This record gives sequence, structure tokens and C-alpha cells, in this order.
Amino acid sequence: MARTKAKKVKNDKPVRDAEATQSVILTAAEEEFAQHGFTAARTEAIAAKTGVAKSMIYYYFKDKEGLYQEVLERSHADLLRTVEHLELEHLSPEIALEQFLIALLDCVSRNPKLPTIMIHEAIQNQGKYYKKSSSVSIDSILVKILEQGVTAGVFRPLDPFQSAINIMGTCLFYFIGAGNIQQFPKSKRLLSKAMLKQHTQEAIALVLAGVRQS
Amino acid sequence: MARTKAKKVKNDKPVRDAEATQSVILTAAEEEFAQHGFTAARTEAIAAKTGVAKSMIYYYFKDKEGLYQEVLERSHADLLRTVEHLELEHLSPEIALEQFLIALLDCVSRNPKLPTIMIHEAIQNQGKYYKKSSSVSIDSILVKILEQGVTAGVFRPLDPFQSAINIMGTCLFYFIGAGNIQQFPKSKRLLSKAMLKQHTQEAIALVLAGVRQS
DNA sequence: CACTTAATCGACAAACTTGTCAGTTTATTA
DNA sequence: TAATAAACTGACAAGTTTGTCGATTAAGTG
Repeated sequence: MARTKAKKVKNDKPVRDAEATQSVILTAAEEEFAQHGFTAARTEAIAAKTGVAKSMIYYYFKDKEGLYQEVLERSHADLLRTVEHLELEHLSPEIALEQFLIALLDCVSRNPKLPTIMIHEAIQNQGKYYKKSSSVSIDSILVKILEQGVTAGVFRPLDPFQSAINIMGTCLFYFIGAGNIQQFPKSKRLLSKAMLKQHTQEAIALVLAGVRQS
Repeated sequence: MARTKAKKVKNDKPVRDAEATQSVILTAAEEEFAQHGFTAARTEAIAAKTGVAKSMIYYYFKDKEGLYQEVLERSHADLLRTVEHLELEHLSPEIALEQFLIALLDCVSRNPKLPTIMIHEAIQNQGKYYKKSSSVSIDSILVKILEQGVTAGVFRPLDPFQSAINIMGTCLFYFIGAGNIQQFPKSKRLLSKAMLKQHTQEAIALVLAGVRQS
């Protein structure tokens, strides 16, 4: 345990490096916060994972809360950027939905801890750390796609708001359970490349079939 | 805040009543553990919600952990019993799936905190408090139904294991987000009778359409 | 009604967590 | 190479949280 910090090196030796230290702290914190949420996370545990002194957390991030916010922002940035840059207006609802799902699942597959972090934040803190931006806009996009599909008659007459939540659940629940369901026989490495790819396909197929007008 | 305990009364006055006290503690604990998970839950906060002294928790449940296990058991009991008593063998996969979903959604609609409790337990403790019984068997039943449907050709050629997780997500994610998504305009009382009924319908429709061979 | 048992309370000890600080080590640069 | 600034550490103060205990009050019973 207690991986040693992978500092930048000049020649061959590890040296002091502020950025590298911040980075290892953030990585460790992401893990800790994902597993425990803000309150139950322990700064000591985070420090232990990094190999640097606990006081470094306070040196670079002021507080546990400062660190937490940094983790939230960092882990959401990719997803937010990706989803917002999608150009879906000119696409048919069905293709738009598929593109949205591909983007969403790609993001979370690259950062599987994200859903857990989001869930903890949502449950524990009612998302108070999220500015209006964040996950709200993600859901809104999905709602819009569904509305258009229903109006166009290519989707079943579903409720866009409820269905958006359920679709997010279809895509994200996998990641939340992934850590824990080791009781399952088959659950060897739910987060392996192959399994993630399969999950992406399965989730997309389930959703597309689920909304389509038959 | 700090609801006073609703003890049994003989005539009209509240009296000392062990069962009633245990019951209010369990109810308060369920709420606290649902929102915070085991570690971040505060025994003091639980006591405050009940109106009885904090020491009552230790008197009746030994520990915070004892209380937690009691809460886990109590909140799972209903779901486990219900799902296990389903007689699905003689039904077609499609009807069996529908019955399963109805039962599942009915249970969690009656106890909306259950999914959150499960999730916390899963993420934080890797489900170590669950004996083999519990949620595993629930998933297994769903997997079995899916396998039969695929074999019979009435369901798409989906992966039963992955799909089972995704279907659970479709049904349960709603409850996890329910508390938090008050940022949403429409989210007035996601847990109202009407909304719960609608969620049940929407989720079932989405899943059935999603798995059906078209 | 006196007496025993069970329920309840509030104060407090012990353990744990966060956050601080004075001082030490490493890198840089004049 | 000496001086300065930045990275870093370990010990510790302050604040929380769990869990205990003796004292107190209510209910049941002969």
C-alpha cells in the first residue's frame, strides 16, 4: 500500500515537484471521496495513499473542502466539456440520442469513479457544490432529445423527464455497483476494457430499443 | 426538527415503551444512514430526530454498528421476501419480467430510502454486511428471467448479466437522485404517490421495450 | 403501597479528525 | 557558494464523536 509518489524527475531521481504532489493528492482524494463521500473521507487516508505528509493537503488545498471541490471540478470537467460540445441540433432524435449515449459512456468509462462521486455528492449534500452548470445541463440535453423524438413520433410517447433519469440510471448504475458486486461470480473486473466496452454496447442497445416507437 | 417520540399510550398520555422507542430510533436511523451512509452518520443526529437520549441507541442496539445492521436487515426484509415469493417458473419470460419489475418497484416505492441505503452499503463497505442472501439473489432471479427470454427468442440477444444490472439501474436510480435533484424545475416531489406511480410505469415500459425482440 | 425491574437521562472519558505551526530539507539564483 | 524561496515534515492543539456509567424516573407486582 501507500504507493510512493511518482514525482517528475530531472535525470533519474525523484525530486520535489509541486505539481506532481498536487496531482498525486488529487488522484488519491478522488479515490477516497468516491468511496466515502465528503464527510466520511479521511484526510489521513488520502495522505497515506500518496506517501506525502497530510499537511500537504492543507498546504495546497487549504482544507478538506477545498480539496473536495477541486476533485469535483476536475472529475466533471471532461464530461461537461464533452457533452456541451456535442452538436446534436441537426441530427435526428435517434442519432442524437445515440451520440449522446456514446459520449456519456465514453466519458464515464474513462473515469469510472465519476458516477460514484456524483451520487455521493447528490445524496449527502444535495448537490450544493454544483453550480447550476454541471450535471443539470447534462440531463437537460437528454430531456430535449427525448422531447424531440416523441414529438417527431420516432420515440414512444414516454415522459421525457422521467425517462431521462431512467436512462441515466441505465448507463451509470453499472459503475456504482461495479466496485461492490464482487460477490457475483462473474464480476471479475467489471471495469476491464472489454467489460466496459460491452457495457457501453448493452446500455445503448437497451436504451435505444427502449425508447423507439415500435 | 426533533420530532417527539410517538409512544404507545394507555389512555392519552405518552408512556415509557421499549418497542416504541426502538421503533423511532430505527426510523430515524434509517433516514440518517440513507442520507449519510454508515461512517458519516452521526448517532447524535439520530438521537436528535427521535427526541430520546443518545444513550438509548447503545442501550437497545449496543453500537452504531448494531443499529446499522438492524436498519439494513429491516429495510431489506420486505424486498427479499417479496421477490423470493414470486412464482415465476410457469410464466413466460416477458410476463415473468413484468411481474418481477412490478414487485421490485412496488417495494422500493413503499420504502424509497432502500436504494440509497443499498448504494451506500455497496460503495462504502463493498456490501460486507450483506450475507449471501440479500441483493445477490434478487439479481440472480432477474438474470435467470433474462436468460430464459433470450433462449426462447422473445428477448433480444442481450447479455443477461450486464442487462440485469442496467435494468436495476433503470428502476432504482430514480430513487437515488430523487432527494437531490431539487435543482430541477419539475422535481416537485419526485416521491409523491402520483410521481411514483408514473415512475413505475415509465420504468417498466422502458425495460420491456428495451429487451423485447422486435 | 412498597419493592423490583426496566426505561431513560445527562455528564463525561476515550478515541479519533481536522487543521496548524515551527522547523527542516531541497532547489534556485545571484 | 551563500542566500532565498519553496516544498515538505512530524508533532500537537482544538474540536468532534463514540460509547459508558451512575443516577433518576416510571411501570408492574405481590
